[in-house]
Amino acid sequence: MTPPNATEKDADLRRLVGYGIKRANSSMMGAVEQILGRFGFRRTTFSALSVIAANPGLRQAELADLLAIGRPNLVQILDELQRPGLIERVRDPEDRRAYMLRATPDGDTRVAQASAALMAYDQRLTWGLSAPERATLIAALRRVEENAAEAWEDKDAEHLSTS
Amino acid sequence: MTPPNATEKDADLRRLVGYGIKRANSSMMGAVEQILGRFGFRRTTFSALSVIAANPGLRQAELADLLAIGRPNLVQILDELQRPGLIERVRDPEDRRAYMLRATPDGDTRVAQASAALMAYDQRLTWGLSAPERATLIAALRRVEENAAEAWEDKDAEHLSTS
DNA sequence: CTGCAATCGTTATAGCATATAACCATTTAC
DNA sequence: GTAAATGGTTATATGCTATAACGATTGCAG
Repeated sequence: MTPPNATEKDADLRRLVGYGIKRANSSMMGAVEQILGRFGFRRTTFSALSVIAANPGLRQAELADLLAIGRPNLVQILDELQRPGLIERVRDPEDRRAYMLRATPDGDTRVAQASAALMAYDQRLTWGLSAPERATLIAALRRVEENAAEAWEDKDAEHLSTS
Repeated sequence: MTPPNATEKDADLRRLVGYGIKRANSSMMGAVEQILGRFGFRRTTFSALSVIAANPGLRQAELADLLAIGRPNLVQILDELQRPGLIERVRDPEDRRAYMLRATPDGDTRVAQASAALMAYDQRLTWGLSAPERATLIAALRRVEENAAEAWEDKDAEHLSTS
């Protein structure tokens, strides 16, 4: 593990978990786009198809919630998957407002291939961490996300207070 | 710690450390903008001023490297700090190409206040983690960032190979 | 000493992800 | 029967990041 170095020029920022997350996130963007680009994906289209492939019949509103993105922003993402025939939007006969989303066989194949490539890269990101340490990292990130969501809902709390 | 749940609809994505990082990052954006906004900062201007305040005399190219952002993108960030008098750009007499960056007293005060508020929120992000666990998380994120940088430089490696 | 490469900072531009407002069609609840 | 809620969409804006090109200045090799 790489311990923080208090003499670094950005030591004040490095004490923030949030900054570590932002830097780790930024550092992988280029590579992730490159890997996914080989399969015709962007990060958002890959994530969407990954969830759709695992959950046939999912609705757009459900998918937006799962991915934590706005429903208006999902429209073009799904257009970009539907156009090359990777997903279908099928009207729910029981609720004509909604679509049931489905990956096509080609979509299933394509996302499985991209997933394998991305997982290999993801393993590379954690060289030097044991499997339990990797699992702990994933769980800790999940905790941060949950805490952020709770904090957002508790707007009256001091750290987000506007008073 | 929140362990992964294999029956979740996005379980395939949740196995990726990268996805956990992206979600944790996204989840705090709104709150961070709101907190920093109270002090007249955005995320990028806050980070820049934080590093400048700790390192008087820093050059723009050095700052860009430290923050891992492009030098062209730094120009407007520094403009936005210089305009309200939070920093100064002073020509290096020994190299008239370069500026030496300095926080003004107002800049030092403003960034210290914002730092305190952001640290409080950052502590909230890690409720449920002990201090050693928080330190381990920061170190693990650093490792991920370093691995990503190494992988980017080793483009011939399989996981980023274009062959 | 000269010429060229490198460095520093800048301008211009483009793309992606995200946020917000408003709208229409349909369903649900009272 | 009516109004509120839901599902999806269109339109628009903002911030962050990436890239190309440029001018001024410095450093290095011959």
